[in-house]
Amino acid sequence: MIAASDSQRRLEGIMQTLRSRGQRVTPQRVAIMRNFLARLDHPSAEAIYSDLHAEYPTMAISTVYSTLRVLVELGEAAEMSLATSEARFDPNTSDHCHLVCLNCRTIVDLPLTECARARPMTSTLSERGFTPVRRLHQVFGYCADCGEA
Amino acid sequence: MIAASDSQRRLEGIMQTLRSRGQRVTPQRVAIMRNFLARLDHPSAEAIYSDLHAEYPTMAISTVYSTLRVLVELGEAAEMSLATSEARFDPNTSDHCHLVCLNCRTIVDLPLTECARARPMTSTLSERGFTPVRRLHQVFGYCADCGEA
DNA sequence: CTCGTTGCAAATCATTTGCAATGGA
DNA sequence: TCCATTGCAAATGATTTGCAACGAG
Repeated sequence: MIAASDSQRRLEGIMQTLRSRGQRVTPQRVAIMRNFLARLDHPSAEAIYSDLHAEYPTMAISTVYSTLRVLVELGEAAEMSLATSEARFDPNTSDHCHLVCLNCRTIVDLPLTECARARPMTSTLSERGFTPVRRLHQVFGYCADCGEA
Repeated sequence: MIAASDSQRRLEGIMQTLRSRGQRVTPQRVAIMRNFLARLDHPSAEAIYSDLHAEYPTMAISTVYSTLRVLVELGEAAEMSLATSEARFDPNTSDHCHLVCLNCRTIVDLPLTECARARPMTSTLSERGFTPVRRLHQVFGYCADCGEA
């Protein structure tokens, strides 16, 4: 169980980090971060935007996007999206995982044995009544050619 | 090593499946499928489109998209994209994996131990000179509420 | 007072769609 | 012939950007 005070404490830490970086802590940012950190789901920018619309009728969705980007940069949010803006298609339909370069967008296949061992999971999934269709395991990072930046 | 004849054989199988379903095997589809199946990378629709532009100057990119969708439906291509069209953000930055419902788009967290055990992988990655930044492990399927359709 | 941030609208960009013309089966 | 598919252009939808006004430090 996650106490509300936890996300409150986390929020305060983030605010402090922002100030120490010369970035500003505005009422909009606080509202967005508070809403986001208290959530147990995986919201879209739009979801947060609608949540806050009653309280902040003039808030722009671009502000939500930019605040979320700040959180991702600080490591306080994980973005669930492709590293690439466009869909990529894989002719190899066997179970394997991908190394995705954040710089040049090259995608390299890795046999599952070299990447992670999948548990049967069937028990966990059926317990939850979840019917799996396909998996996607991606490791984002920088390839040999692109180094670290 | 993958021989060209392999993807040729695969192509012929797909063409046969299409015909048996009353779907048509057009020159555009053959060209797109041949190009796609022979690839060792993970192309975008645009990449295939530019490849074929010289040979088929009037081919529309919407045709590439629709043919790729056919291949995905046949299980001959894996689409690397979010199940959701919009980005989702996760306030939980610890290592875990996601059950993503293809119908209602609900995303559920699963502790790594229940989903797959990650190998250290450090060796494999360093061998390849890959610097990992973050991982994403998603299982797409249908949640208990949405059943199988 | 400064300069990072906001709100708004317009711009982008990938992907989809509507529809008449085309051409596989 | 018939109807699935194509090409084209317009529509859509998520996200980004330009910029003047604003306001946190």
